[in-house]
Amino acid sequence: MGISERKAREKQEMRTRIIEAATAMFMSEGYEKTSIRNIAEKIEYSPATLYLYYKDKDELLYEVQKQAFSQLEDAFAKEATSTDPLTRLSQICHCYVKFGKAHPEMYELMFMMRAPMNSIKENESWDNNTDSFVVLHNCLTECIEKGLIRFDDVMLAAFSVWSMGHGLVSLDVSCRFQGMGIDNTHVEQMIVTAIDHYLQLIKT
Amino acid sequence: MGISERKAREKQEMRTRIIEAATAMFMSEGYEKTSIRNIAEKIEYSPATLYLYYKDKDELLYEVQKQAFSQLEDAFAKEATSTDPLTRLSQICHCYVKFGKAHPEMYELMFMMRAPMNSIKENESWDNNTDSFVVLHNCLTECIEKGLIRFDDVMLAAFSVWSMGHGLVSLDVSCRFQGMGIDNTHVEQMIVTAIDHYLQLIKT
DNA sequence: GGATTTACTAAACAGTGTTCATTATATTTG
DNA sequence: CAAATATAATGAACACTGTTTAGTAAATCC
Repeated sequence: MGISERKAREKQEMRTRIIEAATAMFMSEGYEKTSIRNIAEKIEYSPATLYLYYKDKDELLYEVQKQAFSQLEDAFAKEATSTDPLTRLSQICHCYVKFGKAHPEMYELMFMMRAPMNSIKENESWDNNTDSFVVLHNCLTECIEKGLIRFDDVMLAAFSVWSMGHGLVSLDVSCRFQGMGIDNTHVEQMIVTAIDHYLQLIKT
Repeated sequence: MGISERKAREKQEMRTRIIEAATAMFMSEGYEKTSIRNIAEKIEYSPATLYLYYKDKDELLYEVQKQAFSQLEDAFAKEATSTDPLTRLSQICHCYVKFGKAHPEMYELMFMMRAPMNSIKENESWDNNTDSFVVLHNCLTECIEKGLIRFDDVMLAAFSVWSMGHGLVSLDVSCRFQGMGIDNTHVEQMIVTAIDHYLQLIKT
């Protein structure tokens, strides 16, 4: 029965068409300007149609978030390639910062906003971030195995490194470094310096 | 002319009545449920009246944020009292984490949400956080002067410590630690452990 | 070809932030 | 004190928002 397969394919095409439009609007116009009606208008469908493919806006945001994480993974795969775990750790961190700087709206959706997390069903856990977290986790496992960093527990190390990176990026994204006595154009450099300093600190 | 003074006082009373209602609703009902209409209803005034005292919602949020920072300062003043700068640094960090855990909605408004930052006028900078940041800055200045931590630059140290603390708290507030392979009830303990571990790392 | 399932949408609902003409109150002036 | 004026507050509207539902058009099945 090829007809039901085509239907399923068309349904999937519609789903990707929606999230691609949503993602594009998110990155160009920003979160504020992105409403269900705007997305519907962009793909030339009625707003009500979107609800045949996603149960509410949170679920849609969740799917956009998923795609954003897939982009972060790609960035890791491209830029964090060193076989030396310490070098790779540095690559991961700088890649993470670069990603946040390049796509602040996406970063907000991935790590800061509460909205997309609402669509997580009961007894189900958030797994959009797992793959990219595994990249960090594996790297730190290797670092610890070889005794390169001052951590015993891999999980503690992963959470610490991630928190430091996220803290720097998110405070920048939410403009909380402004008016803190540092020149605004030098913030980016300061973030890189802070990351490098931290990586020096955790070295054995 | 006592009559204009009374007018000014009444105006100020109304302003504080508004932000107190807003703050209370923020902490009890959460951000989602807090609208201009809800706040107006709470203080038994018309929604339009709020606009005679605050030009828009962002400005109102900004004022609520200011009060939240004043509460954080109070917490610092009460809990970070040690004369030993390293001990005081630890007190500051743990106090910060405790504050975020106790008032996640407020934390979101203070450090994560973009909204209140929109009301900052051009050529004016954000100063709601300066006082509490100074507490950290002063502490770290003393630490560096006495050669207690592995930092040369006070600003770099302040941004690093703040970012680590904020990273841990904000990832928790935005539920990003969920589904990361750690028991949800142990997240709080993990955060404390990560802070303590970091403080050990930066010690000379 | 007629019945039925599927895909889509127009219209409405309840809510939001915000503005403005109008009303009620308080103050100042003649 | 009464009239004129300045101040304070609001009702109603505007342009949005996410979401639901009844109804329509098209594709599929028998």
